[in-house]
Amino acid sequence: MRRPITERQTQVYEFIRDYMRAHGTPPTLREIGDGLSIRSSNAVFKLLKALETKGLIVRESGAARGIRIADPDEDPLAETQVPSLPIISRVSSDEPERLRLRPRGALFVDETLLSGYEPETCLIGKASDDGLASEGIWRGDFLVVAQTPLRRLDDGDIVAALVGEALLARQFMRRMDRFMLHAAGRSYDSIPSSDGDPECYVVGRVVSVLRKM
Amino acid sequence: MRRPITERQTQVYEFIRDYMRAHGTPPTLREIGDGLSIRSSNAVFKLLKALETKGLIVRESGAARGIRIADPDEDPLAETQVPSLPIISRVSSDEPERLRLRPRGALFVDETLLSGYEPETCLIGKASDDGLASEGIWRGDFLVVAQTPLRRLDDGDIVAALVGEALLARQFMRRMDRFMLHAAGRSYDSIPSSDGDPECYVVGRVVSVLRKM
DNA sequence: TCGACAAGTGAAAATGTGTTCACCGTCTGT
DNA sequence: ACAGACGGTGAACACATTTTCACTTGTCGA
Repeated sequence: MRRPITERQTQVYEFIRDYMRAHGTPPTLREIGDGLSIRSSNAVFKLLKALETKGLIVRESGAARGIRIADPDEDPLAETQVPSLPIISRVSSDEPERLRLRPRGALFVDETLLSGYEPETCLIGKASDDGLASEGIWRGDFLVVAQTPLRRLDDGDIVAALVGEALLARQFMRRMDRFMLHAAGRSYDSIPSSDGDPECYVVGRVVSVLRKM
Repeated sequence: MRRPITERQTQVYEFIRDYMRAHGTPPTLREIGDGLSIRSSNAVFKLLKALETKGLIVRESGAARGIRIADPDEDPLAETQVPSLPIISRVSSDEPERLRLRPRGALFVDETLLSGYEPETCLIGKASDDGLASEGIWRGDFLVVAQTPLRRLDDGDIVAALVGEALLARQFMRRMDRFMLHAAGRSYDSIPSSDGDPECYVVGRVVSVLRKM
């Protein structure tokens, strides 16, 4: 039913897309007019209305620079497809709820390295010791951790746990209604703990290890 | 000289960052006020001025929504070009020019992990053996390699080399006009070689290691 | 040839938004 | 006791921006 998009409308659409790419923010009507040699903001207004009717853009009525590109693939301002995981900063084991608060930074991590875990449930911490050095996890390595409730962990899983303010990679072992966190060498003691322990909070499974040489 | 950032200013800064992430566009002064329960746009104005003085944000004077986050790493609206590096497929050491041809796939790798090397010069290979297992590089690990000409390598550098059709991580050691590639354990022999050797092509420095658990 | 539509001009109206002014209260260090 | 930084209120102002109105031009198909 709807008429096809016109040449002029295409120009406006592409101008908006390019402007967003260049400036990181949508243009105003007048900026569009300047860019396309249109003196009247009304002409721009009508062109935008046409683009909106045809579903190419979305507008937030009244707001300054309230133009969005409808197609997420074309939108330069859309969130990148590569998940950005928060790097947790020093968090104490007795306040695990602060894990995602005030991250120290973030890393883009290819979805391949998440082994199917939802990016929203994953975060990154830096290993605080060499407890699993013989398993290839070194102090300072970035650990990509999929947050996992205790009951969903299996014996032998490599997990990351907050012990005090340290983040440790350990092997998880159930022991009645408690559990143990084993290190690999003899230099580190195994850590006995249980659910709710303020001294030890198991964040989840380690799904990947990233190391800068 | 400059005073440290205050708690309130931090709240404003984080509100702006989060707003940009959520809306894809910077907030107006009044939107910030609404979000932080500040009735007067002037209070917001002064907070922004403080943040600008302290270099945390940049403002385009007069423009609607003219707030930018100064640190590109924190700016949700910045062009987040996450480099996509090719994963090389089986390539023989006598045809190194085919390295970037027909990659087996690609991984998005955060620039942080490239340690300053240009993404264009980096590629990814899978380690074919455990020659540097005691150095924390395991068979099957993804090696992020910065292509480096032989003459720019230093003794002790961890490098990736094509030996036959295998990609090996080894320690580089110069030896007159030749060089040696050392493994770490006793299970693997050191590999003597020289420039132009069809049996052995040194791709470059290993700058990061990525491991799926 | 008429009507529907795209595109435009120019101006005016209505909001949105940044900026400034005067003034207040609470801290903190001197 | 006081100055200075910080955070705020409320109002006013100026300019930016969106929206509406009236009117024009050209194209195209019925």
